[in-house]
Amino acid sequence: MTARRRYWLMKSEPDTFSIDDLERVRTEPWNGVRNYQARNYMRDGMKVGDGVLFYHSNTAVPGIAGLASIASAAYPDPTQFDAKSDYHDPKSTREDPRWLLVDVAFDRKLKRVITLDEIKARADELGEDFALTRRGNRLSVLPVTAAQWKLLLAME
DNA sequence: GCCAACGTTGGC
DNA sequence: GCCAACGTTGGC
Repeated sequence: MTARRRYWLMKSEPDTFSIDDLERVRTEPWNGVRNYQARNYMRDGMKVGDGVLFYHSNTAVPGIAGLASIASAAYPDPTQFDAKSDYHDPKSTREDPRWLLVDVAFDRKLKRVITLDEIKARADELGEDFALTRRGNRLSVLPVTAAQWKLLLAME
């Protein structure tokens, strides 16, 4: 029995790493996630080939800018062991790493950015389980249902 | 740059 | 185990 392909939304600040950066490098280790819920999604939920909505956050027009896919299983985020990295975690050990990441591969840019405003306008249809539009949401990696994926991409 | 939301830390 | 202090996220 084959597991159905799952879908995710992953946020990135375009000033740091944008969809154009991903297009250039093709595949990127998604380092720096330091939230347990987001880590658990990467560790327990993601499979190679899963679909990713690439979301630009903390920018003038936040929204979904492109499509990507999961390109690896979860493995330890090397930046947690690097004392010089902003993502260094002195409490994590190589024997028992606290933080994991997955590789994310470029698929395509959207023809246009699907803005957060537009997404909010469809909040009723997306449903209460859509974490992006839930109040106070700060999760940088979150699950998307097949129905939500379809609805969002139909807005392109 | 402001600030609300909220996860994490650490004293007790 | 509680909870105040603190730090970070991310929209605006």
